[in-house]
Amino acid sequence: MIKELKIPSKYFDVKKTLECGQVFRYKKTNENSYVVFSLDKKCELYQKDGYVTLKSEHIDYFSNYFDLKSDYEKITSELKRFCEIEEQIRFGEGIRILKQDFYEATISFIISANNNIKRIQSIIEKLCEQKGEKKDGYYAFPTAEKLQEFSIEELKSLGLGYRAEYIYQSCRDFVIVKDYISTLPTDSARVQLLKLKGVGPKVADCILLFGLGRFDSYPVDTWMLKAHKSEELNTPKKVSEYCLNRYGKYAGLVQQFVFYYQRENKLK
DNA sequence: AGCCAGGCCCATT
DNA sequence: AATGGGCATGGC
Repeated sequence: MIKELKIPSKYFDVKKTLECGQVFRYKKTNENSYVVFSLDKKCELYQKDGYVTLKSEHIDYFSNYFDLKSDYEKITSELKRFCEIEEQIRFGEGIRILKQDFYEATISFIISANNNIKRIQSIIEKLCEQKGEKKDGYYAFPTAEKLQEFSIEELKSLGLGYRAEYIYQSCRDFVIVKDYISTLPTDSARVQLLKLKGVGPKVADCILLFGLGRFDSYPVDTWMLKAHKSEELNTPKKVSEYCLNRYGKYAGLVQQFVFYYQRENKLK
């Protein structure tokens, strides 16, 4: 049964939330409409006149996915004291950090490394079409078991390039450590994620933030480095550590505001 | 056409 | 711990 939820859009801007680079499985169906897929589930979103309508057969799942219980008005107001990111916060207001599936996020962000968003989306779509369960009008994300059926050559033929071997290995290793990692504090979880092939510092931070909801992580890619770069902050590691310390428990959200502002305005 | 993309692996120091 | 070369593919 399809259920419906109506949410004020001031702190849930659908376009920003989906197009800010944190998620790859969505489609724009109309000017104000999107479809979002997560694992084997889907939902529809429609934003108009100050409200978002969320429709799905799995309304509880997507209510959690969009983190609707978190108070972004309160969080945003607390962040206002950092005046150096005032512009970024205003520009990105309405972005929510998605609570994506841990496994799907891990695979997706391994694919994302040194890649562009269009290609990332198309590769993930091919994975779904070839090994995902057929649903009504779409394909599910392949289960870990199904993903393991791909040979390295088959993965390469999807356009994965040198990442094919990372996916091949990590979709095997991940299932073993998944439950263990998810219970660990962020720092320890990060150490474990870094052991996976194709997972470096930046990808690990994306997995922690978008796949485990850990706001105490601060992914730094080429855009983020440009945004923060200075005499002292001249490496991703230094930027990340500085911002984690400064923005504390909401660092991950700050990171998304900064990233969105930087990329949307193409600030080189 | 050539640079770049939500970087990582691996050897070397 | 830190640095640097090499790297598949395709979007723009």
